[in-house]
Amino acid sequence: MKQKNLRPFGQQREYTTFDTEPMFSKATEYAIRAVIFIAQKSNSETKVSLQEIAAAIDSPEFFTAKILQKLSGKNVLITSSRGRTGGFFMTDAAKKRPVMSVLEVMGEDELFNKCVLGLDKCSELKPCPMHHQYKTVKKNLIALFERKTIAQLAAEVNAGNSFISSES
Amino acid sequence: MKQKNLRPFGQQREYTTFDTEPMFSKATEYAIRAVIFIAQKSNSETKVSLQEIAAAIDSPEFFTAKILQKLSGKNVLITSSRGRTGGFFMTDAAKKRPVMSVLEVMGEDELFNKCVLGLDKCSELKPCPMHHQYKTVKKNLIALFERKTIAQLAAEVNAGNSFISSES
DNA sequence: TATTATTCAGACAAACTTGTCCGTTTATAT
DNA sequence: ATATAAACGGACAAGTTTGTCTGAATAATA
Repeated sequence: MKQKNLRPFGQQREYTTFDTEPMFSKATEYAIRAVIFIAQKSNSETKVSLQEIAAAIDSPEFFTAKILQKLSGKNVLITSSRGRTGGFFMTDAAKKRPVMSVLEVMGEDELFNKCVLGLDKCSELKPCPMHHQYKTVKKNLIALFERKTIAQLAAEVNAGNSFISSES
Repeated sequence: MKQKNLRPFGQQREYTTFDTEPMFSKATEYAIRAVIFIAQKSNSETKVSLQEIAAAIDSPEFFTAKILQKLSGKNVLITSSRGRTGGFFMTDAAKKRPVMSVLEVMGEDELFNKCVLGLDKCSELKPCPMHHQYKTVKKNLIALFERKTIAQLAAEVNAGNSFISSES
């Protein structure tokens, strides 16, 4: 039962809007939320389906499918199986991986290497004027995503202390 | 002397690339660099032209023009004057404003209010599993951009301690 | 064996960002 | 006055991200 265009695209905005960006791309946001849900609900025997995942994290189903394909790429984060009782699951080892490993698969860990002013040549020797101060904040960000494991986040959600859906 | 397509567009990439995002949009990166340069080189009597700015910060000229229009919108950050000896300049008061004011004009200050996992309803009462830890990092980011003034960054560049161009 | 339920793979479409161009307006300089 | 040199404003083009759809492959079940 595939959903049929339930969410029409919004109105186009003016040219000069330059709208705000979140920290990560939508794809990465969905990826993290999906991985948390899969960690929560699956193990080597119990799988979860694309539809369950998309419903649980309130994400567009087909787009989420693409992301899950990417995440299951090297079978290091999530594992997929096809066919009638197919679905996605995570091993205990995978659940213990840091959130950073999701960012890496999504190719978004480079965020932490880039110059905040967009200079290709920005470095310790030839820094942009924000470089040194920004470095500290960047280290905190990296530490945060390196330290937190997927299992830890899943446990919080399991305990009812936090949430991974936009739904009320 | 308008530059003619010196920088052809790159090759198209595969669909599933999900490329990495920097902290800010290109527009905002150029905006910050432009404002630093204008602070450096201008005052109420001495103006700088679009061409000088784009050359100095190594940014696409016409795109930069759009950004400067936006920045001069309320005449609170940069001021523009038309005609033969026209150009852009900043007052001393404007130079003392924090970098955050540039982000505000570019509409990118919302970055600091958004949930890192993209949840609309994420809040203290109903947090996402990264919420509390991420809050601390966010505060550091906000503090950084609130504390640093445009004049401070311009002074660093003036002193030759840092740079705002990608050119070697 | 046929049906069913799942992921997979690719094409496509919509929206947004980035970048380019051109004609107009404005003010100075000749 | 006229030419010149600058910003302004709108249209347009290229590229990326987000989202949708359809058919194929796969594996279990009836």
